[in-house]
Amino acid sequence: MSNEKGLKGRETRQRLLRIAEEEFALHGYHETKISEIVKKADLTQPAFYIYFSSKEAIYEELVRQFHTGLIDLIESSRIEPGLRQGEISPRVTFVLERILGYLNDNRSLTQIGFIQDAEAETIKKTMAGIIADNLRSEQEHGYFRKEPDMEVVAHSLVGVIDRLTVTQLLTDRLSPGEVARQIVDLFLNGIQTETP
Amino acid sequence: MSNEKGLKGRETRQRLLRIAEEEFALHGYHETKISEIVKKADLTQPAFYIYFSSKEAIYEELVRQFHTGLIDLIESSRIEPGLRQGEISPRVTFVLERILGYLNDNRSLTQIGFIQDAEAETIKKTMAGIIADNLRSEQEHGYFRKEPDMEVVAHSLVGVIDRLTVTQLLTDRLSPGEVARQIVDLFLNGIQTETP
Amino acid sequence: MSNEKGLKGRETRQRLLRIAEEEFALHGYHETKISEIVKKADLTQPAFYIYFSSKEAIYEELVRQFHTGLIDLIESSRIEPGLRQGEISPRVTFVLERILGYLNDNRSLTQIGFIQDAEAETIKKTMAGIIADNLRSEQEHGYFRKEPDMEVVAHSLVGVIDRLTVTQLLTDRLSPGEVARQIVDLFLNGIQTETP
Amino acid sequence: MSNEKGLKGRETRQRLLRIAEEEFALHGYHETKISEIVKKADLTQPAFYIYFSSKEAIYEELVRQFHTGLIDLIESSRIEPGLRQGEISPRVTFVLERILGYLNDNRSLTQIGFIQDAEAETIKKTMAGIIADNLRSEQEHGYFRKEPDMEVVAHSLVGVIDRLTVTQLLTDRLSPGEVARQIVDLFLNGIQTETP
DNA sequence: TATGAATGAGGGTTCATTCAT
DNA sequence: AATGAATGAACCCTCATTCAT
Repeated sequence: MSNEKGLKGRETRQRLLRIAEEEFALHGYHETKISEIVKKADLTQPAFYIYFSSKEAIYEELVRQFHTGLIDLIESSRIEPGLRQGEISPRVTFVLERILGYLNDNRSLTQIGFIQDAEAETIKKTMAGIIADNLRSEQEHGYFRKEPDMEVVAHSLVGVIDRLTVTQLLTDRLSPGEVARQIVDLFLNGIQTETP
Repeated sequence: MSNEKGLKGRETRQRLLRIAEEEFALHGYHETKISEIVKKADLTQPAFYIYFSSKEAIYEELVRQFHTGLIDLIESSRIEPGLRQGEISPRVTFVLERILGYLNDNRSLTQIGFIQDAEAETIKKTMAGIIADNLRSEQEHGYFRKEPDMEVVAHSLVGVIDRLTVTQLLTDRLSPGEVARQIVDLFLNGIQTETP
Repeated sequence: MSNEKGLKGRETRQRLLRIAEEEFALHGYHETKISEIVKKADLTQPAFYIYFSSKEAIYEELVRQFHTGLIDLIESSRIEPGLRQGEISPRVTFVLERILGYLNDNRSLTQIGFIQDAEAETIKKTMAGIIADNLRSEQEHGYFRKEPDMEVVAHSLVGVIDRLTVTQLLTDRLSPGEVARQIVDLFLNGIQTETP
Repeated sequence: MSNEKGLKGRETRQRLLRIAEEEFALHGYHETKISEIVKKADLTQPAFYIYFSSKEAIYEELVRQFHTGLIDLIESSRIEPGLRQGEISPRVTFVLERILGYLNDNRSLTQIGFIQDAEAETIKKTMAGIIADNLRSEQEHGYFRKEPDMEVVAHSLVGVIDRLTVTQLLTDRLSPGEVARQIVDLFLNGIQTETP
């Protein structure tokens, strides 16, 4: 009974979050109506405002949720120094697979926070920043060629993740693992036939 | 006289298009108001409807303008068969530079039709389709390794173009030529130190 | 135990009354929110409705409280007949001081019931009626000049009490006694230099 | 025809102002609904927002209108120095009559800006300030007794004007002239029988 | 005695669009 | 070619109040 204290409220809040997530993902911020969200949640409109102060507030909560989850994941994925050359590729593949797995497991949130939100820009730049750091460090350790500007490579990687998420992951064409492997192959080796 | 009438009308229409382009690029579709567009054009609201049937109509005209320009460019850039191995890289670089040049020269349109519009998806997929065709053909001719799935590579390339446009081109960090060269280097050679 | 229960309830009710009084005085009827009152009383909204049937009910209780207190005071202050001419001024001053003291001691209630409430009109007219009666009686006994229309004088006195309460009393500029003396001097003697 | 340019718009705006004035006077700010105003003006709700940016805006325009009119009147009524003793009374009566005339002629505005608005306080204090200045100057010239604190007298006068406006003027019991004469008699001579 | 959860009723405001001229 | 004036259709949000416990 003491366990049930506030349970219903928390459930209602979660229900609203889940429904809002779907609606925003499907229709975007402006075309999503509070009236529709509450209807799907079997509530009246004022009930919404018990749990969220405004339409923007719930939207931002969702974006932040996505944002935090992703950044945490990435930060916890810094590649430790001291790998042997042969270990690089599987390690990077693994990290990439985790990131793609996160995007794949949170499709609606990804749609909102990674694709359509104006602030997606911010998160993508943050991502690129962290990745660039990693790459540069590995470049200095001789794992990678000296020439590439790792800033540019990092942004490129983010762009690739973005597009392949939309076209392969969210369409169920490829799994996170497959996508990760292809990206790694592309970024490490390029597509050109080896010139002898 | 009837000539001049027609002239003025055409000028007004162009003015509206230009202003709408900026507004949409800056604020997005929903946050752009007809009232703001006409105010900046020194016109009243009904005047807008003389030239465009609706807000959506002018928006779509801009998107289509961007779309057509880009697709035309890409289609006219198919890489002719029969190149020697050494010619591939400069040729691809040249094509890429032209595309990036187009995006760079039409920044507001790019913002609208390539970044923020829901239909950007469509154009990106079309692009990827054409590019994949090219790549596969070249792959078959032995210019590229057999392993990579050129569908995936094409989408990746589009993603890279997207991100580097936003972060390097539109911020004046790099020129279209520089971006093109880096992309080509990355895609052809990868970043990994050559293993002997 | 049933005693204690009753006690706690009465205390809660008083707390609500006191807080509501302050809120109404500060923000007026419409801008005062039940949600704010109960928050300050450390209660939830339904608790409010245990003690008062509606927002209007608690408001009216406060207004009536003020109203009754003031009218009682005034009615108990009728000036007894048979005073000597010299006794009039101190007697009137004393009565006035009591009234002003009441307003001064009940600032929030005064704000509500005397200044901002639509029904303040009623109480002011009641006051003026009683005062006019008094004045007329004294006029007939020859204490006052025949010319002044005591109805008008009574309303004037109420107006003066109103304004001086707001500007002198509630701002702690003058004490009830000082205000009373000045009013009496003004009303009895006027401000004009005696023409010999 | 050129005369008619914008005529209809101006008329609609005036109509809205007039109707709003009545509604606010009758029901107060909060209980007045835009929906009611536009219904009485035979308009739809959005039309209101062509002419006024918000409910508050039209309300403030009315309050300011009242405020400005009254302050202008009072400021243009400063009593010139150099009057003879006998001229004071008729001169003051005349000024007072003009002020009361203004209140009487603008009953709804008076209700709004002098009685029910929170800012009525401000205007009353401004009024009292100007009046106090006048009185003090006249006091120094010997027209009035030395004892009265003219600050207090001025506030008193404002209070009297307030109450007599509500009870005599707006109820058509007395005319501005009659009210003015009674006020002047009261303030100059007081009500007490002359003590020889 | 009091709370968690929810609702009825409505109010102000915005914006694309149109009619008549 | 363009304007003055107005509207249809929503949408977000607030607040007093109540039900079940």
